[in-house]
Amino acid sequence: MQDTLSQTFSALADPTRRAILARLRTGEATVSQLAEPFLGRMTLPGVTKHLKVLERAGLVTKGREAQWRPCTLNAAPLKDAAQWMEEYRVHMEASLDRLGDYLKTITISTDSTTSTPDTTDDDDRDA
Amino acid sequence: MQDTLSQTFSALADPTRRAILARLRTGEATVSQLAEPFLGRMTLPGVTKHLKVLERAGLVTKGREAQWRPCTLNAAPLKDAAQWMEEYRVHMEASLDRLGDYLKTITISTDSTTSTPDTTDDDDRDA
DNA sequence: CGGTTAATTAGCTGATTGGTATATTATAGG
DNA sequence: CCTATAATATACCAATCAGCTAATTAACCG
Repeated sequence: MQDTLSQTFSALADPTRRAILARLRTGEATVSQLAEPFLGRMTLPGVTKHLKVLERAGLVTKGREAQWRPCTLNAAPLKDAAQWMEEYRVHMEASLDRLGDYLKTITISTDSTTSTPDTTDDDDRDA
Repeated sequence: MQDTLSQTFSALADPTRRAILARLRTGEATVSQLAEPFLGRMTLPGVTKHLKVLERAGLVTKGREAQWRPCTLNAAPLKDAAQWMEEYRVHMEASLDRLGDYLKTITISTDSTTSTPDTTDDDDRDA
């Protein structure tokens, strides 16, 4: 069994699963309802499997109502993932700056030291 | 070949790879330097493989300096991932609010540090 | 009861992943 | 040239993943 963060990222690493989550953002839905947009590409058991991955990751909760299983979104695990990413926010912007610098000037050579302090957005991490 | 976002999330879904990225946040490093903390658990080719995953995801760029391959972090792909998550921010907080409600029902005292949740009333979120 | 609908389980496949050991390439330098 | 170092390539293995079909469970309803 992997760590929680890996499980979360792993669950997100599939377009079908992300689409399911997006659908659940608009509200509860049964398995069949969730599967409907994919039934041209994939069978119902396939969707069930994806749902199980999401369930194991804690991103989806399956209820029980007669023969239906109303699924609801639980975004709590995303909080940890977002927090992990937050640490890289400054680097995201730095990467874009570096690309911009490359496109603008190729004159300056070998500045191996960290050389982009000016565009660092003062964005703190919220706990 | 998967879409970019899946590739990014997939690359992040491994603690070794995340540790490599964390190490690269502190600056450039060669493959051996990156591998050093893991050599008790895994061999050098193993680390090379992880690096290749990160490289394919565009998160790491390998340079060339004599027989060394200085690796640098490129957080740009994280931007898309963060943007995707941003859509769920309100849902994350909704989840936490639900948790907050739970905490409010059991912590009335002002000194919050000593009031641990009652273990008999365990928070079994789902089975 | 029997039939229908909702969903899961089981069993099978092929592809991918994560790891290994070993061999190979490439470069530095005595 | 020879050797040591850095890193990758190759080949192999076990485990997991994503998908299918077919069978099964579970609940409702006529």
